[in-house]
Amino acid sequence: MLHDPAQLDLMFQALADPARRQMVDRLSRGPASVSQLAEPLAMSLSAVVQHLNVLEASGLVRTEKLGRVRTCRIEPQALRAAEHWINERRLAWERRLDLLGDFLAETKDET
Amino acid sequence: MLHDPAQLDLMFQALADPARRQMVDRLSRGPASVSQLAEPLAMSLSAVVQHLNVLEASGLVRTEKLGRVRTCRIEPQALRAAEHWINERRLAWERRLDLLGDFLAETKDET
DNA sequence: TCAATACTGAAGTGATTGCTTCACTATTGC
DNA sequence: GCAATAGTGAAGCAATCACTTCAGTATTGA
Repeated sequence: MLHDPAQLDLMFQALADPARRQMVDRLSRGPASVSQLAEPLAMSLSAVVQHLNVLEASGLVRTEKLGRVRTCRIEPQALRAAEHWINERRLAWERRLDLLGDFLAETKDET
Repeated sequence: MLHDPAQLDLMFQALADPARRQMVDRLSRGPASVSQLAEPLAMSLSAVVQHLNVLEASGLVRTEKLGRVRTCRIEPQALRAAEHWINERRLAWERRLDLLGDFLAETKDET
């Protein structure tokens, strides 16, 4: 479920917007209500709610409504999935470079 | 330079598209020409070149033209920067949870 | 009970994206 | 030299995006 390519798509798309990354950044320091999330952003509350819905659909953020206040928090598992995708590709490349290095060193020895 | 928020923006935006992620995935297994990159993708060569330009502008991919062939390769440093941004936020959240856990454990002892 | 608070939802708008096609240039193998 | 190869660039187009405003609904504190 976490490595579902469609979910990964939603996550990277969610992270692509600077306002949404700022919201994730804020939430990494602790839960927040929609208004608290909106406070540092120069846009309407409606716009913030729309961003929040994108984040929630991506799985990066979970929200819970108590009374009239919606409290938002980060879902670290989802962050980990995005992190993992990048990490795998970077490691694949670096392993390739290491193997190539070894190969070049060996063939150098043989000449 | 690598933690320049504008560059980070370009990187996450570049990773938001599935075709571009597929290209990064292909390049993680080794360098490729534009045509090789295009081969598994169901779109025109022109479209692939446009995606490639986005990837290059973001710093995730570096290209080099020799004769009529443009060879593309991954820039692991840029991947690391995106990875790092996510990792920092996730760790901040997890540290917070740990501290909260400690606090709750302590106050429980005191009652 | 009534006003303030905290959102929610729909409609509209202008900008950006992800393609397409077509015409073009530069390089290379024969 | 000339055809095939490899890529480039511009124009156009439909869909999606990131907002806006405005009108609405619960919830809550005094």
